[in-house]
Amino acid sequence: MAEASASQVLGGESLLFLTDEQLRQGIEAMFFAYRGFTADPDRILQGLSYGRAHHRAIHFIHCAPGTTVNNLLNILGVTKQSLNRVLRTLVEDGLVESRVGRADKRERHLYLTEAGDALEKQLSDAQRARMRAAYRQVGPEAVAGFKQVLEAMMDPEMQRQYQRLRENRG
Amino acid sequence: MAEASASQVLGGESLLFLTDEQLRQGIEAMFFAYRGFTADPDRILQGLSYGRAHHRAIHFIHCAPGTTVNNLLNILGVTKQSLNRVLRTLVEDGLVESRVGRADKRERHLYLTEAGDALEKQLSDAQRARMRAAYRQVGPEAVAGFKQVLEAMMDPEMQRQYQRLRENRG
DNA sequence: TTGGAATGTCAACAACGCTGACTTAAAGTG
DNA sequence: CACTTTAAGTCAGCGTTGTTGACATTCCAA
Repeated sequence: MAEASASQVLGGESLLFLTDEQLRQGIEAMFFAYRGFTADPDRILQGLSYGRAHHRAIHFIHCAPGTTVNNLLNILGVTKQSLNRVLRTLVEDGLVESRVGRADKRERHLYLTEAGDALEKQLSDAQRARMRAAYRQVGPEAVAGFKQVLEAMMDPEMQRQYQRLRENRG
Repeated sequence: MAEASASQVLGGESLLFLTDEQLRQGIEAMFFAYRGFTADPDRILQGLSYGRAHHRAIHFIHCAPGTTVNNLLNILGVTKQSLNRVLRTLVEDGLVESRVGRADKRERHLYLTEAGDALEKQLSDAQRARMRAAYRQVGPEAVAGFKQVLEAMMDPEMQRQYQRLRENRG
């Protein structure tokens, strides 16, 4: 049914990019690119007994200092038990500080310590370096398209999270 | 040092897209988009006692029927022990057939059975549906940029794998 | 003030990466 | 033919990171 559903021309505008084969290429591109995307941080983390989950937690705590565990849960999309394990090791190792909420004592507000900030910088520098190289190679128009497609691929809820993070900065 | 390294203008061409903040946005977009990218297949696989590893194996066996274990290893970038665990269950469950090589009897050539093809179709239909929706929403120029950036983000070796897969088809 | 909702923690389990050591079979090479 | 290399598979064990279930604490509203 969908085998060649889009290799036709509609209103003079080519829809070749909607061919099943083209879609398959996009899928594989995502797979291989994501591997590259995580490769550099993974290299740094291996040996520190940390993994991607720690990286993600550190990243978003850095972006939103003082965020609560629950808030982080929504952003990361994992169970609180899973996140808690990661947070516990980060707190034990002195990379993250967890302060009891002032208004609501049930909440814990999360902050990076100096050491946490240093690791965050190391990780994001590596990841940004790859990103920057790719961006530079393809130019601004391609980057704009890249972001448009990624945003359109997100679940609506994640799209909201993403936009909220963007608004909370420049 | 890199804090605002690219917010300047170079030769009249804006490099705003290379700002650290812009790069950070791209990183988060990749994170959220990849979640969406895998969400639909994950939903289908959960309950089948299969996971993403099975999906990936099925995908690439479908794309290159008769591929050897070693070849698949290179594409997937995992250890043979890890892949073997997945392949064994797929063969046991009758989704994948493993035939001894005709020319080189050490090799095993992998094929999807009818049941395997059916699952592959179910999984890739779901994934392509999301991809198609995103593509349609943003248009061909954005899609072209999307692919350019993804390709530039890959490790050189993965880039070669990706291009080889593309050549082996239309 | 008491019961329910929200927040976070601990324990145990499953999926899926990894390493290391080993076997089997077949191919290639002196 | 003997020797080495290669492809594949297996077993044992471990680490990260997801899951669910049970539980403690705190807040709030009936």
